[in-house]
Amino acid sequence: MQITLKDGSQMHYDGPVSVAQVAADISEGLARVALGAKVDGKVCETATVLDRDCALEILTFRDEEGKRIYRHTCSHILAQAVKSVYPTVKLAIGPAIDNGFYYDFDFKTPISAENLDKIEQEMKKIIKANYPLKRFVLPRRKAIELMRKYGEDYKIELIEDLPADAQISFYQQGDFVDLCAGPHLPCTGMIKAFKLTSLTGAYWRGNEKNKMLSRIYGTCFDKKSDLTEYLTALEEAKKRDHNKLGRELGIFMTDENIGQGLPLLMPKGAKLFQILSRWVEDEEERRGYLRTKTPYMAKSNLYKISGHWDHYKDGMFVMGDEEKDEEVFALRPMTCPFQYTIYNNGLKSYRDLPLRYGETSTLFRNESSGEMHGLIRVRQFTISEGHLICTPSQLEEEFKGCLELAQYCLKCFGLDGDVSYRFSKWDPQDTDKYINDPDKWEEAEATMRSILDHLRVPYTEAIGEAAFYGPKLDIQIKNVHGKEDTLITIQVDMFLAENFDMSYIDENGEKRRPYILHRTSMGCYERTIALLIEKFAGAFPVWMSPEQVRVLCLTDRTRAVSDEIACKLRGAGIRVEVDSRSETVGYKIRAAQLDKVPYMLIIGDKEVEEGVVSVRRRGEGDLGKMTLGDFLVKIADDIDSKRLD
RNA sequence: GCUAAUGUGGCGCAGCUGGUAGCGCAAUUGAUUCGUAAUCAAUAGGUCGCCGGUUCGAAUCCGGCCAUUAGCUCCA
Repeated sequence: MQITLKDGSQMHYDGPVSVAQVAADISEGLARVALGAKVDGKVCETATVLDRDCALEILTFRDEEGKRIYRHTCSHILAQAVKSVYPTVKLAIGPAIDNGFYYDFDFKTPISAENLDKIEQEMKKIIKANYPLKRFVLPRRKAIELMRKYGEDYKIELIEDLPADAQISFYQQGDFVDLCAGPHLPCTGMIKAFKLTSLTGAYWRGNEKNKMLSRIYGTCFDKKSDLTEYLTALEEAKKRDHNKLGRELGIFMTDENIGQGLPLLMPKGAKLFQILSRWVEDEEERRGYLRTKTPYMAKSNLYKISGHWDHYKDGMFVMGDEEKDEEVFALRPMTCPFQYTIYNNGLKSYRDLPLRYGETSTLFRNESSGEMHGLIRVRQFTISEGHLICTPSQLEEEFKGCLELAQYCLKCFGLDGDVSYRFSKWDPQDTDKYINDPDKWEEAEATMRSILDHLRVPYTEAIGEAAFYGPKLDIQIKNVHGKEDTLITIQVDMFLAENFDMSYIDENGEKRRPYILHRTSMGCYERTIALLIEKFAGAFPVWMSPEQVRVLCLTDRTRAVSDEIACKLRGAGIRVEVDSRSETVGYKIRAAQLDKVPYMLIIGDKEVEEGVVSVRRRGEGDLGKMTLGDFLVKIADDIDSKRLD
């Protein structure tokens, strides 16, 4: 029998051999860190016996799959510990996830986070006992019987969903047995360092109509130092949290009398908003967009035509009561129907297309109370919205244009390396959420897929993430806590043109339905600002800094010159403030540094005498003296290059 | 909306088992006119998230609401 290793080398055995044995034959060191293996691409455990020619890759904690095996076993240890501390608990599921694992429990009486310590102590005992994990398989009927004996109702439900002839695997460690597909570590003693991180609620099977269970999150590593490092990194990340930093830096605030999800942009935040909107509006104009400015609300009729009334009414702020025969209005949750109405004003020719409408558009969505988060998820927000109306043959080129614009924005923000692409498709099972026309969906998704493949977009696919009217390319980004949100979206809409009876006249004088793309260029201002705060820890690149230069006036004698310098800089389009408080230089430098101002100009008697400015750059320190003219060249260069600090 | 937790001046925190609120930073004022990350002093600022209950007495105990956080569900 021949075993081919990852590096291409081969090993020969006369009879069956376990993965663990092969690892030991390769090296003693590898045998110690082997967590599992990939045999012909399939993940299995170290106990797996190889009995024919195969390709073998030994998995350690350095491999993503290795980590998952390790963490999955840790979740079983958690379950065993919880079961031992709370014998009446019922087990649900407990997978490994990015950065750790969780397990869902149904406690007879819900426990509080203080009890995690107690559970950790019990887990330590289980690890110390070093129980071997033994796998066994039962036919479906016997499996159900076993779980009934243990009173594990959720496990029975899981088994009942498996095919009738399925062989169902279990893992036993000590006297604890859990339904599980595996693979697992050979014994519990291999877990070197773990920590339970939080206790939260989670619906059984992710459905809000089901019972809410208690979910315990944890993480584990094969080295204590790595766990400490991970936990420290989490603490560090919290310092960049826009929700904390954004408030500290005076970018935004909230007020309970104004309401949840309604942040107030303070002068610095409003300036940042203005800088971004002016910039992206100009960029869109260069790319052939026409601006619209449409109402923030409309009669319910409009949303009935668009389909939002049927699919999105709960998410809208509605005014007036239809039952009482009142005129009903709703704040707009998106801009599409408004721009379509503009399109429909006047007959359009194929010569008019593509039409690209852009609007810096404020939207209102009545998010559930538990959803709001800083600037990332809010009830009123403004997006760089646009709709492109084109002929079928123009669709790909227009899609490409949208993608290029989005990528240009990301590059200028320095976020291009931090995003991932998601092809969001409908869920044919969920007929409530989507316009139920499978043929059209198939057409739309096939068109989109072919465009994405042509453009070589490295996407992942997600079922049930589409808009109700069409598939999307979502550009996803993770915040400082690792939570992912959509930053930018490009959507193909195959339905609303029909609803609004939109058309154009083609070359042959025939009436045709146009294709529509919905898209954002730099996304939603609030969310983008949040991500930028986290990306730069508040130290924005010079081109987007609300305050680019602070003039530090050293004494009252240099005040007039300081003001004059500020005035000249403002004349050159630089955003500048003067600090002429009666404080020491050190104090003012510290203040400017904490405010993350990129450039400081220090003006004392010497500078006035020599007719120069002393420049200090954030992150670089003292740059010495130069003329104001030289400084202007330097900062202009910094701004033009969109240099990222 | 659901589960768990939290809510004390702009921010970060003290305030034990109920006896009527303090500290640091920031702010303001005065003095200081200073050379590359904190000058000194004084002053002001709080219906202890809001409403109700228990009590002779509530920041502290109980209930409801509001807001915040983690997660679930939903979503740009």
